[in-house]
Amino acid sequence: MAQKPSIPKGTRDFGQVEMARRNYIFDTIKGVFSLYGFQQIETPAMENIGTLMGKYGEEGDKLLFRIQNSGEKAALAPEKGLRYDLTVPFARYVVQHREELSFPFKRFQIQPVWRADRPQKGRYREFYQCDVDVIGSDSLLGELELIQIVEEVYKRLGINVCLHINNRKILAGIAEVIGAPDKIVDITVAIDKLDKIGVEAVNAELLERGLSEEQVEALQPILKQESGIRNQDKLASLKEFLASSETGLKGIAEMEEIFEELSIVNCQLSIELDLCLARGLNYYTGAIFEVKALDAQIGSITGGGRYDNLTGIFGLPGVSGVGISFGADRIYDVLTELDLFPKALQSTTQVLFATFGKEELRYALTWAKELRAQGVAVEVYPEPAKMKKQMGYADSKQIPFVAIVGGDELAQGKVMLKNMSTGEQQLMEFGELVKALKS
RNA sequence: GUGGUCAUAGCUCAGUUGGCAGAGCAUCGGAUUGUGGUUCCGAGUGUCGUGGGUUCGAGCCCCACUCUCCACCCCA
Repeated sequence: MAQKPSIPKGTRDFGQVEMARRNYIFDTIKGVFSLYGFQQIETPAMENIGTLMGKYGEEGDKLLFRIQNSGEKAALAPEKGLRYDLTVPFARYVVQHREELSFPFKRFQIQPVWRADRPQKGRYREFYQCDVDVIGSDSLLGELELIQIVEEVYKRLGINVCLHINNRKILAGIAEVIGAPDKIVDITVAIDKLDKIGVEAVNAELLERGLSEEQVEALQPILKQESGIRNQDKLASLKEFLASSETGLKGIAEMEEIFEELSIVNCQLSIELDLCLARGLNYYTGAIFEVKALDAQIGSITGGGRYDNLTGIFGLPGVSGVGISFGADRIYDVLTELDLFPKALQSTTQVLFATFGKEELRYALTWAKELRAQGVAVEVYPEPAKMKKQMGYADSKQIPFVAIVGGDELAQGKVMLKNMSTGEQQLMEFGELVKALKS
């Protein structure tokens, strides 16, 4: 072998086993989305660079993959870039197709996105997002449905999770109350790291980001709120804290309504009002959520929130939406770590025809065609190789049955069906074969 | 973008102070010309990540680049 080929940094090949498992995740998620009337769309891998730039903050712009122009324009600045997430292209889609859509518009989208990040475990330069959004309605039922979807998806996948929920209006209220409304971004970025770096470090970072000693001190009740407290009690004490902030009280009212709706539908999901949850993206304006796997240490596996004006940047103001994104790659890692993938995801082939000669091979072809017409997945070993080899192939692909065709079978118009797990075999004609394979 | 780390057969990895490139697993062939998963026998494979340097001699030492993984930044 000469020079070995390779793939770009932070990208991956997916083999047969991996794809079977990935499709299991995608199919599970899609199945739940459909139950709520969400329909699938796709958008191009590349967008015009102007669509992407400035939407993800300074950091985001740096992580955008830009596509070099080709031909005569090669020396000019890039005019296209690879999509960085699915939400911004979705906003573009909604604005562009607004006349064709009926609102509220419920869509889901499962596609790869690209970030020029430095890869490490669980972080890639190409990875998949499964986004589900409802846009064009202020109703908090949107939040409710998404939470129900989270509940159902993880129930089906068998992963124990906790949904952390917060509200940007509450965060804004807190910033207002401590007299630093312009510092909301700095506050959220710092606060978000609480369970990672601890109270002391967060306080230090807050000071570094320009808050005064008094302001940091005023934040302490929020930072030190214990996780054992009931969500309702947290809201009650917050109400006092935020009494002077109209925005903050509105956030609380929203949360109260969401919790009320959740109890109406008897939601069993473990949900925690987490005032330290901030999430990076700045377009969120209302509820924000993040889902963490309880039995695996991998960070968040799903996240999202309400955004009131995402389409505004594309010239369509006043359209509110709410959405979440399932991190398929991380869900994959969690299922692997906890050994939760169903065992029988592999082999789709039910039966392999193994033959001894050209005539038998042709005979097998006609049987295979008939079987496929009956809905049975069939393979015919492409040459009359040694039986050992043909059996070995079936074995390595875990094909449960092998239909052996030799001179005797040919003469009798039958096949010898071998059960690969018990080793038993039996001579049978077509009708019996169909019956045996479909049972 | 900053700091560190890794790379040897298809895979997982040994390789001593610089002196002929190794093992297990997998693969292929045979034992067995109509029977796999177990057993036995046999076989093959390497630009030692890439390019340069030091040396009589480099998998090993030096420099650069690429890739892996990790901690920041940020994020799914």
